[in-house]
Amino acid sequence: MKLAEAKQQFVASWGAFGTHWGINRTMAQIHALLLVSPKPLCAEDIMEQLNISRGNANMNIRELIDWALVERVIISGERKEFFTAEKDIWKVVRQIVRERKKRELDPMLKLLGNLSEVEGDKRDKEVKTFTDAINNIKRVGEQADRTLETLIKADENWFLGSLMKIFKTG
Amino acid sequence: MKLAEAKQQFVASWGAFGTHWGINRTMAQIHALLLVSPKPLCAEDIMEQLNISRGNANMNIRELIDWALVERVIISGERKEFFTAEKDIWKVVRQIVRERKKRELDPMLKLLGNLSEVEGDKRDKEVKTFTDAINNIKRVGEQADRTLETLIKADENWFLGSLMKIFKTG
DNA sequence: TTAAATTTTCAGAATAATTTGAAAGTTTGT
DNA sequence: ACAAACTTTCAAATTATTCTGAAAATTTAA
Repeated sequence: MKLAEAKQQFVASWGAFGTHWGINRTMAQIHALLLVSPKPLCAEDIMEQLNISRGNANMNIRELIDWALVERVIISGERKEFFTAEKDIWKVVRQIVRERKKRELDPMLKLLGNLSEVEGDKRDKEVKTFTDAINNIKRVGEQADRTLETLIKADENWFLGSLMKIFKTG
Repeated sequence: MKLAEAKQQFVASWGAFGTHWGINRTMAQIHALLLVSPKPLCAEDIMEQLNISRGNANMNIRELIDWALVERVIISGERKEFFTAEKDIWKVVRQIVRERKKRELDPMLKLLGNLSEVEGDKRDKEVKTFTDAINNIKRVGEQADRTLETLIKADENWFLGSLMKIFKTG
């Protein structure tokens, strides 16, 4: 397979992959494009390669910067901004986990905390089923929270090395 | 907080939560509703409680059954179908992980395998950056694959107990 | 076999998400 | 201060997704 074709397929697939995870297609495609670009790209480059408008490019680049997956690069002698993506995928994964945990898991756990305090007789089956369900979810959610917290702090060698062995023999 | 209010808030939040994960709102809400219902519900119950049409209810219930998160229940003396959700959240998590791994991670790893065989001179910076990116993603993806595979097979006690200690001292 | 009960389907309607493009805003060099 | 280069914004257009509701299909009881 030729490089150009492979790149194109990667960008398209990464975009499709993103949509399954609540990330919009273009944002994922821009990220993919930057991941496989040796040099930083400017807005025009991205607009051209993905066939998108200036506004769209701008908004999604902004969003990627907000997620700390992309950063601005100053190139001396150039007036416009260039962008580059973090190439260490392990860092990327940790960054995404960190952000999504903060934006989604943490608020959910907070809510579950409130909901577990529902009033009513525990011998009432309706009440019991509800509090049981909430407490169950809370318990698993809190464990996920701790696990992800550790994952965020872990370095890749530890993850790829020790964890694998532990899982195998655990 | 009263039970009815708490239920409503849970169903709504679970629905919103789902949308961040590529799951449609109604599907997540039906799941939430069944999670906190002591008795199986029929299509009518679900339509009523969520204010949705018969077609919508039917399609999303089907989808939940397809994901093996909900199952049909026969109630003797009743002609219509009833539905119930798996209440053990750990099982639910494993089931979702299993399905998403099969539907998303496995195909992605297959694609990365193909893409890593791109032709061209490795001293060409364009080629090198591409293959490096692909191989990096593949490596992390394969580790995630093994980890999730183990998680799918693990039982909850192991997850809540051993893993936590391992993570803490790892 | 018949018909009532129930489920399924799917074209069209409604809603939501994304994208465009041009105008407004900002920055930079002179 | 000026204007060219560049970035940002956002109303309107487009596209994608979800939902409805009524008709068709299926199942069940007698």
